[in-house]
Amino acid sequence: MELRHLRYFVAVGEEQHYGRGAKRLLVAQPALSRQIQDLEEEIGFKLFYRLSRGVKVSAAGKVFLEDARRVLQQVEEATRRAKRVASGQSGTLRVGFVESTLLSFGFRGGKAPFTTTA
Amino acid sequence: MELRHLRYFVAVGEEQHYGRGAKRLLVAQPALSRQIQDLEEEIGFKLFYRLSRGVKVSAAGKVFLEDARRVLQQVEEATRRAKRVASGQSGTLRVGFVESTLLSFGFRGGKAPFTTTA
DNA sequence: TAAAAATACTCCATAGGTATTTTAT
DNA sequence: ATAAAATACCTATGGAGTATTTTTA
Repeated sequence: MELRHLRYFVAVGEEQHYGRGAKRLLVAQPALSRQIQDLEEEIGFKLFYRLSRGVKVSAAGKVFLEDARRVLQQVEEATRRAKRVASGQSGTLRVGFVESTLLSFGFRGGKAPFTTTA
Repeated sequence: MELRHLRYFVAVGEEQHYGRGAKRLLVAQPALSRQIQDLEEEIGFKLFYRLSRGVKVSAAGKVFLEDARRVLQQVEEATRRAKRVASGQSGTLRVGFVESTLLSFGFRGGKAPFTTTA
């Protein structure tokens, strides 16, 4: 399973229609159809009932749909969080020190207290 | 970004070593190396410092690593949850009825009360 | 019968493999 | 000097497109 499967599933689930889902995702309808089939095969249950005017999300599909949305949101949030750390807006406090000061207070080798690496 | 990127990242992050990560994932080291590079390019920050004896997870990488693990776990949990619903072990209560009984109580066409579809 | 999903097939983008080079200590 | 990651290059799996058929109400 890949995030693609979840993104495709969410689109179809919300549109209740492969054609509209495909349009929204900027892919062709058969590509979407096959990815959903692959997903259904992997998880072992049907996500949709096929109707003459589109599809209807199954009971299990509804549960999976909520979780799929959450997973996709958390991937975005994870990226934002880590980005803030990377850009120094957030993260671990680093305590700086001047080596000579430690020496003047009697520190003599071994690992200096309160230092961080990386 | 795909789940593959997160799975690969977690493997390298935990092994602190591309070679061991690759072995664990059953892929070759260069394949792993390029996927991680693609991920770093997409998210816009470095996940690892390259050292002579392996790699070290960056500060932002540590934050991302925790979230990546959580996402992967939630994908698994989402599948299990929906599977339980699909197999009928959990989910919506369905109220069954016998049509002739409704008729004997005077129900005459239109939509039967308290029925569910799907 | 009409609207929409599924299939058939083809193509191509990219994940992955092997061989080699570069890098860091 | 050595261990390990990065690069180069090639292969092939599978994601995606077009055309068509099947299905459902």
